[in-house]
Order: sequence, then structure tokens, then C-alpha cells
Amino acid sequence: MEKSEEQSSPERPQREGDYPPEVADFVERLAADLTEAGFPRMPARVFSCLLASDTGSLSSADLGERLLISPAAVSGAVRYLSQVHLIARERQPGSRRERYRVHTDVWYEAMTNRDAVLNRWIHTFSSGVEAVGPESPAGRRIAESVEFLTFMRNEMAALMERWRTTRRES
Amino acid sequence: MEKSEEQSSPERPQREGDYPPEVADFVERLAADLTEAGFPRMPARVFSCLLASDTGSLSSADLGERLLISPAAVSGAVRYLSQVHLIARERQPGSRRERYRVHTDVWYEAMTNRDAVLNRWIHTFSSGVEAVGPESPAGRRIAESVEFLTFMRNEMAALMERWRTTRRES
DNA sequence: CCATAACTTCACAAAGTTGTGAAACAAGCG
DNA sequence: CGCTTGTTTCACAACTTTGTGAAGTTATGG
Repeated sequence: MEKSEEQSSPERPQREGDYPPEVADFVERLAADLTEAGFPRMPARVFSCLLASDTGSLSSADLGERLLISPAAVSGAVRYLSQVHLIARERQPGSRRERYRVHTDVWYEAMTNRDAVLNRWIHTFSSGVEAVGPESPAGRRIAESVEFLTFMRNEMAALMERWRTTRRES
Repeated sequence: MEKSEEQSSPERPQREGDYPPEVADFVERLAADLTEAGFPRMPARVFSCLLASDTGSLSSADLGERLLISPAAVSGAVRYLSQVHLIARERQPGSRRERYRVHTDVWYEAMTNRDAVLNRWIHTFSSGVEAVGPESPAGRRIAESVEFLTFMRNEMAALMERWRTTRRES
């Protein structure tokens, strides 16, 4: 019966104005940015919406209401987001209502994911060096890419470590 | 009249085996990886194909032959790639044949591009802090994202610098 | 155990992308 | 100049993606 985040006026309009329009605007702007970067649309909107919520966690119904989308769309989006580890799904024991939470440190998870991509790329590029021949000009060019990607992977790990410590001491 | 990269048997089969099948395989594997990361298909294939070529530069006809795609598809792909600065188009004076070349340091260009994306994100997130209120929990969460993205942008710049110097001295 | 609430799955319609052939365009070259 | 070769543009068809309503599944709670 109660709404999840703030329990105020029981009969609220079904419009996106359910939460302040400035916030809705931000959510859509951010979702647009993410979409442009290759993120699927609905996951982007759901993610942005969670990020902009005070508790950092909303129920399926909340999301549907705020974004004006069907339960099916919410379902699809949260499945995607939890697969790429950007949200956690949690179920309070003794309730069948699920809640979706943005990870404590969103960016750590995103970077972890990027690491996996880097590794696959390194693997593919390495096989390419063999394919074109290590001594050919193409071979050398591709080998350099392998070096760059490896450099990147290592440095990114160090970078994240650095971020975590600066974060901790502030 | 002559084929651009290596001038061998004049009547070659029109199949992708025009260049060694191992190379073709690598090109398709890499293109698949890039596609999975959100890169449009044809640009991914063209880019991979250029990367795997000895001269690092091919004509429109070469690309069409190797990838078995129409001139229109090549045209679209190279337009995309040059817009995101991943290839350069060059025209040898006194010829109407254009050649497309992977940039000397492919990754530098790609990272430069990523920088622009980071900047837009930082801007959007910053506007979000205002939208939800800087003192709210959501505001603090989003502000932390701004900090992280800013950290990233700066560190990435330093990282690229470091890569370039290690590269130079090897 | 049945009723019901919450979420998921599925088939489909709408919308968007992608690559093609054909026509238009540009620019060297005879 | 006009022919010829290489590139681009355009309309369209094939294919893919996206979000929905409705039926299905699971599990709580009477």
C-alpha cells in the first residue's frame, strides 16, 4: 500500500511529475547521454532514475510510475542492469516486492566490466598478430595495440586503486 | 588498373579469400568484439580490415573486395570513421581514387574522443546535483560521480602522456 | 490450498537500422 | 569538352530492436 521512497499524499497523479520535473529532466538528460554512448534506452532511464533517488533504491512499481513505462519494460531493464552488475536486486524477506539498488560505488562496477572487455580485446588482438604474421608491418601494428591495451588494463587497475584510497581519506 | 596493396595475379576471385582466410577471420572476430562494444557493424569491419593490412591504408575498391560489401557501404563506413577521427582520408594528387588510412596512433584518437564524452557526462551530472538539491542524499551521490568522472578525465590525460613517452623511448 | 500480488515471459506491432542497387555527381584524361 | 572512373546520395527492402498487453509463474498469506 505505501509508496516506497517517501510516504506522502496517498493518491498521487500517475504522471512523471510524481517526482519533481527538474529531476525528471535530469534523468532524461543523463539517460540520453548514456544512450548516445551505446547504452540501451530503458536500462539507461532506469539506472538514471535510481541514481537520482534519495534512497538509491526503488521498487518496480516506483520505476514504472516515474518513467511511465510498463512492468515488462522495467523487468527487462533491471535484468540487463543486474547482468552488467550496475544494480543489485534485493528482496526484503516477507515481501514479494523487489527493490533495485544502485551499487554502492557504481563506477567500480562499471570499470570492472570494462576490464573484462579489455581482456577480450587483448585476446583477439593477440590472435591477430599470429594471423597476419608477427614480422609483417600489420603484425607490428597490431602487436603495438596489444601493448597499449595491456598498458591500459594495468594502469586502469592502479587508477581505480588510487581513486578508492583518495575517496577513503576524504 | 593495379590493385592497391600487393600487385599480384590480375584476375583474382571476388571472394573474401582475396586475402588470407586467417586474416579475414581475425578481421571478423575483431569487428565482432567492437560491435559488441557498441560500434556500428560496417565501420567496425572496415576499421579492422585497415588495421590488418600491411600498408595500413586501402582504397575503397580494396575494402569492398575484401569485405564483400557495396561501394555505398564502404562510403558510409569511412564517413563514420573519419568523423570519429579513427581514419584519415587521403587522395593522391592526380588520381580520383581515395585511400583510407588508420591513424598512426589509433588509440590516441579514440581516447581523445572518449575525453569529449567524459566532459559531456561531467556537465550533465553537475546539472543533476542542482536538480535534486546538493544537500540531499541523491545530490551527494551524484556529486561523487562528478568527482569520479573529473578524476578520470584528468588521470586519463596523464595516462596517455605516460604511454606516449614510454612508447617513444622503446 | 486457494486467492492474490509481484514479477517474468511471450507474441506481436511499431519504430529504427542497415546495406543495397541505381542514379547522380565529380574530376582526371584523352 | 565529353568520356570514363571513382565516390556519394537516395529510396527502399530486409532485418533488428524496442516496448506493450496479456498470459503465465512464483510465492505469500489468508
